[in-house]
Amino acid sequence: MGKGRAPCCDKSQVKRGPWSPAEDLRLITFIQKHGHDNWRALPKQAGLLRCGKSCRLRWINYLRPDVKRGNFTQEEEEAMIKLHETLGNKWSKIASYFPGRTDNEIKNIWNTHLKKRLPLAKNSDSSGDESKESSITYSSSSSFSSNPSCGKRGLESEELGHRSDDESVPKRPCSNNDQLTIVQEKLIDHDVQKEVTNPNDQLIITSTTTTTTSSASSHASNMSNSTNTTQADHVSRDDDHDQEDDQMANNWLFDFMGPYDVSDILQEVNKPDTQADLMAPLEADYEFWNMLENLGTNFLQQPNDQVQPQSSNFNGEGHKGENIESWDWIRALENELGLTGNDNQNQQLVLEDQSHAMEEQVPAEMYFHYDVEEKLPEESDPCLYLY
DNA sequence: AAAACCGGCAACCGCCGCGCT
DNA sequence: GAGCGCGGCGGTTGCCGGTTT
Repeated sequence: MGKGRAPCCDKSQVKRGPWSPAEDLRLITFIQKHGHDNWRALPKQAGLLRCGKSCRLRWINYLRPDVKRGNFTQEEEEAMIKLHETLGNKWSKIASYFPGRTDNEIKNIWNTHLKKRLPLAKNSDSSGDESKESSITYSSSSSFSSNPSCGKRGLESEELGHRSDDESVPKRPCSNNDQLTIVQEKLIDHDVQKEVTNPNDQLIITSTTTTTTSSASSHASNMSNSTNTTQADHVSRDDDHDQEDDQMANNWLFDFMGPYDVSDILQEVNKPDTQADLMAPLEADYEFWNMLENLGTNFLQQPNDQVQPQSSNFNGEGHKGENIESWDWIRALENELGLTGNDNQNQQLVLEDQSHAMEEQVPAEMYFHYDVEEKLPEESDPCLYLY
C-alpha cells in the first residue's frame, strides 16, 4: 500500500459534523494558551472529541485570528483568475497571495463563482445566454458579498440556531449599521460597566453604556441586572496600577461582546448535551475569560512598536507583547460575533480609531483588500441572529 | 403554501511530501 | 535507506438556506 497508513484517528471515537460554539470556544481557548504544536494531540489536550485534522481545519479555515471572510472584491477575483491561470489548482499557493483568505475559501469561490465565469468569458461572444449569466457574475459577488455572516455559515453561532439540540436559544437580529455603531461606541465610549462571573459560573454582564443606539442598548437588555459584581472576585490581580485600564478593557471587551450573550454562551456550553461533545466540562473557565481580559487590555494598549501581524502562526502562548495579534483576534471574534458591518467598515475603524497604528505596522498589501470601496448594498443590510 | 431545485460553503476524506528516528 | 508520523493539500460530500415553480 505504498504510503498507506492508519487513519489519523478512530472515526468512531470522534465527533464529526458542524462545530458547536462550545467546541469553538474550547479550541480557541486552548490554542490561545498553548498554541498548536501538535494537532494530533491537541484534541485530547483541549478536551475535544475531535480529530486533530478537524481541529486544524476548523482553526485554519474559520477560527484563526487573521482569517478574512466574505466579500471577495473584483480585484481579488481577477487576481485569483490570473493566479489560477499560472498556478492551477494550487489553492494554498493562490491563497498565499490573499492575506487572510484560506485555501478552502479560495477553492470554494473558484468552484462556485469563478469557474463558471471562465468559459463564459471565453465564449461570451458566442452565446447570448452565457453573456447574460456572465453579466450577473459580478453582481454575484454581491451574492456572497451579501455578508456571509448573514449566510448560514457566516457565523458559527448561527449553528446554535440550527443545531437541533437547542432551538430555544434566543436570537437577536442585528443590523450592520447597528453593529458598526456598537463598535464605534466601544471605541469612543468606555463608560461601560461591567462584567464578572458569579459563583455559579454564569457570567453576568451589566451594561450602563450611555449611548442609546437601539441594538447597542438592547444588547444588554437581557443581561442579568445583577450589579456591583466586583471583578476582584474572580479576576484576581497582583498589580493594581493598571486596573483601571484593565477594567476599561474588560468593559470594552465584554460590552463589545454584548450581543453575544455570554451567559447564554456558558449556558449553552455547559448544557449536558453540549458537554457531550466535549471530553471535559468547560469549568468555570475563568482562564478563558481572563484570556479575553488580557486580550482586551492588550488591545487598548496598542503600542506603536508592534510586530506586524502578518504571521498566520498565531502562537497562543503569548499574548503579551503580541497585541496586534490580539487585536486581530478580537477583530476576528468581532467578526464572528457579527459585531461588524463588514471588513471595510471594521478596517476603517481600526485605522481611524487606533491612531493609525496598524497602518504603520502592517504592510500596505496586507490590507489592500480592505481598501476597496466595495460596500454592502443598502438593501442588503443583513440581519444577524445572535444568541 | 408546499415541494422541488439550486447555490454556497463548512467539513470530511484520502493522498502526498517532509522530517524524524 | 526504510518506516513512521504529522501537517498540508486538493477533491468531494452533505447540509442548509434561498429561490423558483
